[in-house]
Amino acid sequence: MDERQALSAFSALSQETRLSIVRMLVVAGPEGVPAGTIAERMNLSASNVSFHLKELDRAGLISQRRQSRSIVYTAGYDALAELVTFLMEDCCAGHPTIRNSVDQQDACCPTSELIEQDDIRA
Amino acid sequence: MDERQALSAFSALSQETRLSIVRMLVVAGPEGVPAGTIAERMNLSASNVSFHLKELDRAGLISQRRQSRSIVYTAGYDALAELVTFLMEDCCAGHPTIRNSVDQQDACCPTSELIEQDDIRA
DNA sequence: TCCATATTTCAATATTCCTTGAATAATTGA
DNA sequence: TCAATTATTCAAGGAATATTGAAATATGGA
Repeated sequence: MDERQALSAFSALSQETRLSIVRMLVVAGPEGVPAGTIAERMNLSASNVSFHLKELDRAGLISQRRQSRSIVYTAGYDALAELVTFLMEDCCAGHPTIRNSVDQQDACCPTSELIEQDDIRA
Repeated sequence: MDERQALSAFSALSQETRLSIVRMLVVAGPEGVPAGTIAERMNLSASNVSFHLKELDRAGLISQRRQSRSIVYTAGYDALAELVTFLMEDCCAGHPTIRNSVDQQDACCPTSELIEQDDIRA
């Protein structure tokens, strides 16, 4: 994932409705959720949801399939994972040891890639 | 990090100039970069860069300190790491095994948290 | 103190994005 | 084929964001 794609993904996720939709789809799993159900659950108009779904699709964060009359949307786990990777790379760029001071969750950089003492001169 | 904070972070990162600034600061490390230097390197007006820096600061993605006449900005590694964690949680929510099919980089979910066979019915 | 430097703030404009409701398209069952 | 269901597209208006240049603020040195 390059900066351009990441920008597109961040833009898509930077809107309340869209972030909620993505989270709903992630929780729903590969089964997905039809557009109408999304609108219903979120109390939004069909056209508004459609607008945001298109935006998410453009960013490659979701995919869709027709199932009878409904169009069922699913989270794009691949794209989300790539975004995580992009962020991690950024987070670690040139300064792998920084991660250690970050938090207790090993959120940034796999431990195996850490360098013992990366002397950073301030 | 809750959805609200994540939204704020995504918004901040969803703008070309700001994403570039963050990446520049990450690469620069804890030493940071003065506002003027950022503007210079990116060929942008001082006021424009200032506007975007304020936005990034509001989202908690950078921090600043005065150093003589300059104001030096640094990447907020903590916040970036938290955003990674937020994304990972989303990515894995309720469907830990999905990660395996994602990519070769173990981007999503620590391996230790994987469940052997999480039967997902489509 | 006065001037130069470094940056921010402000106001105005331009641009982009979101929401709404009406119209259009696709699918299924009677 | 007709009507009902499900969704998308379109155009218009409103809201939020970005850019610009000028003015204001803070710092440090002569």
